[in-house]
Amino acid sequence: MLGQDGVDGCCPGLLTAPLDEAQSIELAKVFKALGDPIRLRLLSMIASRDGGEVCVCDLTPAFDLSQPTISHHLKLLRQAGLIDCERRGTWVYYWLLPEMTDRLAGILTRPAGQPLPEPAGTVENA
Amino acid sequence: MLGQDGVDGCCPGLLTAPLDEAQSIELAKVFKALGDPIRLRLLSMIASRDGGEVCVCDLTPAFDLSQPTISHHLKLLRQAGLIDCERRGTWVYYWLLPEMTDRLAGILTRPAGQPLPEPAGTVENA
DNA sequence: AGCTTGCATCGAAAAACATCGATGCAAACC
DNA sequence: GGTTTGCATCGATGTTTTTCGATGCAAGCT
Repeated sequence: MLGQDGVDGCCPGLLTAPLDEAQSIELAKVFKALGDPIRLRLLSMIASRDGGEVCVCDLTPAFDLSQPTISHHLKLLRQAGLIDCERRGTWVYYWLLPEMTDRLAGILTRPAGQPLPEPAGTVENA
Repeated sequence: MLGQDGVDGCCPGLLTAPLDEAQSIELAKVFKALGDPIRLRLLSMIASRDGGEVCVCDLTPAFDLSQPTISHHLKLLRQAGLIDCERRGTWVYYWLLPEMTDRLAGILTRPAGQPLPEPAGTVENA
């Protein structure tokens, strides 16, 4: 799933060349996982935690949603490669996989000196 | 919509502090717009274009979808603040709004020397 | 062994989304 | 004026997503 070498050469970038179909499908899965307020809050709670880990028992009561729903959202984040988890005794702990967020940040970053074309008003032939 | 000052101080980052509800709702709209393969390809075609603009007439035939469907996806990208457009004579041109992608890249970027906790195996009390 | 707690999984119902053909509207052209 | 072309908007339809209560399963406790 969007492996280290899934995109040839690593990260040509969303903004520099047209994405092919396969790349767009893989990338869309990750962005779709981020496209929900609950999952964004879950991710930020997990990522910003000192120690790098959060127990599900600390996440669930922070929302006005049922426990199965939170579990479902965590599953989607994990399937997107954004987080991972481990059972430790009775509890389950989640942590961020920074490789994925780093990759997304790179994909969204323009390669520095981009021409920055005039936004509009440059009418060529009208 | 996720205005320059919508997030206090500009970009505390998804990864450094828990997102509040309002922030997560605004951010999720943008990521949701990116969470579709067609829209990702549209955005990359628009963003990577020399001259910074693309005519819809160049976008539509690149997909196996009807013209209204492409128009719909372009509308969602525009509502997310990722692109803008202008009619010029008979044709409509779209271009990237790099402010939004820059913002997303910033939100997904870790503030350099993050501790990088031990991923797992550190069992405190088991 | 039984009981309890923490979390995942399983349907099911409601809401949101993607897609299409039909239509509308603006601009150029005859 | 009428016609054509390019694109947006309007319903309608099928699919996906979100959410829940019910259930299952693993681990600790008595």
